[in-house]
Amino acid sequence: MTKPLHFDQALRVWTDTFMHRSMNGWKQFAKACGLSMPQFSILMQLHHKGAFGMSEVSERFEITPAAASQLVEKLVQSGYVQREEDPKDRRAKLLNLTDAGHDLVRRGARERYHWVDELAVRLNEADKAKISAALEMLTKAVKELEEEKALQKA
Amino acid sequence: MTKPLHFDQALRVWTDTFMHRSMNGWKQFAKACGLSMPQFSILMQLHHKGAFGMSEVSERFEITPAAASQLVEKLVQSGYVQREEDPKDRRAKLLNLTDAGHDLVRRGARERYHWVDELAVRLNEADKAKISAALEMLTKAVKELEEEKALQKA
DNA sequence: CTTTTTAGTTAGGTGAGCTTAACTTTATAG
DNA sequence: CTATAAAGTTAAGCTCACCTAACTAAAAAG
Repeated sequence: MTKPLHFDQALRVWTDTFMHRSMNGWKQFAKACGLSMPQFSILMQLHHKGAFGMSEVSERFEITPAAASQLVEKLVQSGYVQREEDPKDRRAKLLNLTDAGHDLVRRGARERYHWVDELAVRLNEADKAKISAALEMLTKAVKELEEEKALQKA
Repeated sequence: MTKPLHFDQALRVWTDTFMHRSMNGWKQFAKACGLSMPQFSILMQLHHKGAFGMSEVSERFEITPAAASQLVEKLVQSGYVQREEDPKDRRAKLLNLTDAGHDLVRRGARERYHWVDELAVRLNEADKAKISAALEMLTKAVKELEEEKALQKA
């Protein structure tokens, strides 16, 4: 057993080990569905964080409104996203996943995380419990961090 | 306290929470250095896994040898990668990071993982220790999995 | 020694994402 | 009511990753 790494180093090593693998899985799935990564990312955000408008797209992905508009247009054409007027502000649009969109993201998650299953069989129950707890702590901390930053902006 | 999630679900949630953030950090840094993501990814792989050849590039990134050659060419031009003949097989090329290349990746890691530090201050020492241990287990498991697959191929 | 396979490069062309600039439409300020 | 700001779209053009196809050179097979 090696000397335990410091927290930040452990997180970095894990990230580097895991990212390439994870990204590749996504890309393959998206491509198989005829979508690019940026397009699929939008679907994911809509799935996980709910409806939002065009301006949100350009902010979150750090692209111009023009680019956002074009990306979303393709998703609408493909039938994965519904784009309707915001009743509160008729300039704005509200983006929503269609049923097909939700299905796609869910299906992607199932297929893409096949390697998670492969990983799971190599670990015993006790370790898995520890890891689950650790990841939940991390996830919670990230969410708090994001909420705090959102507040600071406003 | 919510009921603990199952291992695979915890891993998925963590991934989704974290990936967007992580990728954006990389992209920004790479762009600031005048590099694209695929280019920077190659630098990372060279930094973490050591020297390899052209064929490895096209395999790992699932692109044609032609595309690999073009990507690497740009990195050579930029002075981040050294491409020399393999003495064992004069057809093959050996790719190595130059000092500038190593520096770049290290600098990227420092800047990009700024959010890790922000995360660290929100957790107490005991939790961080648990998380570190958990991530190390995960990292080890992934590495074993990869090695096994590499063997199966051969 | 000839043939075939392997490693890599070069050239030409395609497609996607992105940007700037000009525009429409709706909301807000003075 | 007019002027300005904001949300989004459209058009034109750029860049870059990627592919196919044709090529060179070295190794391996026969």
